[in-house]
Amino acid sequence: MATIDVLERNHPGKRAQLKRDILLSALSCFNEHGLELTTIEMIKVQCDTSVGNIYHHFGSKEGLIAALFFCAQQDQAQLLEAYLAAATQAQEGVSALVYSYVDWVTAEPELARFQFQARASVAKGPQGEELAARNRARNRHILKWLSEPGRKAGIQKLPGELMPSLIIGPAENYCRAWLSGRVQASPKKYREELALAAWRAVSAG
Amino acid sequence: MATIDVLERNHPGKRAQLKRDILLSALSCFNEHGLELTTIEMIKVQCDTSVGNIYHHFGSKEGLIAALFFCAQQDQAQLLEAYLAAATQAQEGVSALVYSYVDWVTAEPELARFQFQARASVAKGPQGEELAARNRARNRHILKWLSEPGRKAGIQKLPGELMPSLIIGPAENYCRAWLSGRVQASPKKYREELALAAWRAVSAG
Amino acid sequence: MATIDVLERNHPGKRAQLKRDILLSALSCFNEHGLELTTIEMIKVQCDTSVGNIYHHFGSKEGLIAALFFCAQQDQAQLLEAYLAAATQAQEGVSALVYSYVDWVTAEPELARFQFQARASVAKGPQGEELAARNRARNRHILKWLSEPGRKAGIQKLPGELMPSLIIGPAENYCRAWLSGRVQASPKKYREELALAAWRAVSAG
Amino acid sequence: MATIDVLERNHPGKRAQLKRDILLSALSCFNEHGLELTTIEMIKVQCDTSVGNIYHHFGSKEGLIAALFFCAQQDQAQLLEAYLAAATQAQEGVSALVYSYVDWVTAEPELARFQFQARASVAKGPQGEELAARNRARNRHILKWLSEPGRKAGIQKLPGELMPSLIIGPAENYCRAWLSGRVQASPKKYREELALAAWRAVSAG
DNA sequence: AATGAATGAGCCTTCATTCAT
DNA sequence: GATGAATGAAGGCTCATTCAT
Repeated sequence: MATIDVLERNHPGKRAQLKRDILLSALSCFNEHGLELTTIEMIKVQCDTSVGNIYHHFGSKEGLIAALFFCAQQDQAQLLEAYLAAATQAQEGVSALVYSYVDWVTAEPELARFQFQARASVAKGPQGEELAARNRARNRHILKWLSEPGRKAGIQKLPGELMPSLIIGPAENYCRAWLSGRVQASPKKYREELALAAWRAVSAG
Repeated sequence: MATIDVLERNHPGKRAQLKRDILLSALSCFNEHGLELTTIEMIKVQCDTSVGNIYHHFGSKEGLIAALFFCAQQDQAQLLEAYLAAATQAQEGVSALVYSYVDWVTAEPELARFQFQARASVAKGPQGEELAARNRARNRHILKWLSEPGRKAGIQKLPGELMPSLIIGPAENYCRAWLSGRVQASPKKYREELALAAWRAVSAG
Repeated sequence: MATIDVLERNHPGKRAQLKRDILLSALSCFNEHGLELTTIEMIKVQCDTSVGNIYHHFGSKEGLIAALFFCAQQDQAQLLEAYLAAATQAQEGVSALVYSYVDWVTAEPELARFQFQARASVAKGPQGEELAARNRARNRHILKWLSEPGRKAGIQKLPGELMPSLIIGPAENYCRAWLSGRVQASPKKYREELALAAWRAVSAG
Repeated sequence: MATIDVLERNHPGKRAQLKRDILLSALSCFNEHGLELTTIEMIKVQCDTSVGNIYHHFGSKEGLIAALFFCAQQDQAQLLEAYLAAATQAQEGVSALVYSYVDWVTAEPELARFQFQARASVAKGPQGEELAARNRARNRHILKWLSEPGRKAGIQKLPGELMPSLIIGPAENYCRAWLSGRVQASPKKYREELALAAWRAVSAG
């Protein structure tokens, strides 16, 4: 899994391997049983370590959730950067946002599912401010990209706080429905429709 | 609060009044502390009744959550019906969907906040199938309205499972952001932008 | 046991009976194993109730310790009052202090043993300030009694903070030694010697 | 700190230096948080060594407590010997006991505080018998000194087990109060009053 | 000798639920 | 119907101790 490998790249070796194992086990447990119903015991059994060791590495259940959450955020952000780097015109940028979102969710459905359920928990916890700061920074970054000369003209003058909802709203809504089984078809099937809808919502035309 | 008064209309009298009190207390507790961290004890204290009494009326904590959730669903559905009844053309229907959504969330922010956090819980619980059925029925109802002769033509041929996301996605995304404090301006301020974006996303034009 | 019956006198009935049972079990466990090594489980087994019930009545292990501690304080204070009420002259007052101390420790050795080991814990806990206030009040009360006209003359001019140590020090030291098995003879055997030593230490003669 | 330097005198060099560091860190942690709440981890952080190293030198937490305790005992005993060596008459001996006690507590308040809280722990542990034996030997030694010809006559015929309480009781009681903040003035301020009280308590006059 | 990751038994506490009154 | 004391299973977390390196 590309996402959690990030960890390994930064801190290779046995220790990172263990942390990776714990994170993967936690991910599967959290998605299977939910955040609250998952016990440290379950995670311990799944990755064959000790309770104490999990606490040694993550401090608390909350800390484990936060670590996994930021791991997902980072991975998702990397994909966006890659897509955005290949885009030039405004519409390509909007597509990059939608495509990277859809592609990441379909590539990492487990992480995506986890992200949806963990956001509220992390936001309320001690890392809440860090999360909020990262969100603001990401939004600023995107809005700046879209308002570069040569792109700005193609886009409606819309409030900055509204823009992300117009672009990513439909994709997110569909992805949520897909991850919870309310719809069948993969979001990937509707990549273009979702990107087009986003473009129509914000384009100056 | 118009929403929970629904209950009272159906079962007037002291008993309904008590149920209403319990539901209101539960709502405020669930939103303040989250579903899992809210204890029956907290709710009891807030509405000044007894633990046993809450169980007498709702059977279990899960039952209380479900009752509150369906209460919100019903209220939201009523507003949609009212708006849809006043619409004729396709674009008016799309606006009715967006407006009723935005207006309900801003009129009942507490219920809306609760609905977001409780959906997963109810979906996994014993009422999960009922919830799924209601969702399917609602979507069918909306799609049918939009595909009546004289409306169908104005709308792109799009998969039924994708349509709701295109229409409500941006509004929902913005409302979530508003309820969790990530944006400042009330969704009501952007009603028209959100409705227009929805219309552009699905209109045949 | 006279001490804990105080509770029963104030709140008669089943509930008080239960609290009494829990306190008695706790006392025996704390003395047998020490404060930290005693588990709520042990206490539960000994008084045949449930873990939850102990928490229902005392809130926490710390709360149980504090309740027991103040129970002992109160009982000890009552005996002192009774003895002091029967004294007239200064020397009789000093004897009342020493005798009531010795008699209480020998009548309630378990409570006394507990008191010695729990004082530090209570002093550091949330009830610490209350304990300090009670101690100050008690000392003030005793010093006032001893400085009434007709008594003051028989006693050396000594700092108020030193007086209690001179009077009760030897008795306390011997009682500690007795409770921990370092000496064999009951403090009661040396009542008079201890009272006389106290009197010599403070008397003007 | 004179006390712990004893160790260094016996085993000079790096190793002793490390043991000394660990003991000092342990002392400060035990006094700040209490015996049970102090973790090996805390001590490790304070003296900047490793968990394993502490175990290498002291075997167990209990062993560390005992080592520190006996360290304090030994230091206190040395001061007593020095004071006693300078005394000739009975009253001088009693004063030596009180002065050496008061002077040691005020010179090493941290060690004294620790001694009070650790005594019960050591007495119950594997070194309990050794502690009891040392206590008995010390008492025998003191009583023997006081009953040498030329001294015996000045002192009341009192039970051997009562004597130490009469002499040291007031001083100990005041020192405890001082160490726990219940009184303000240093015990040193009342050295003479305490010594005089002790002498009056036991003198034949 | 020194290190610190790993272990796992065990504890305090919580809280949904029951039921006698 | 209403009450709230009582239950007890279960979970998060701690921490003394070990041991491979």
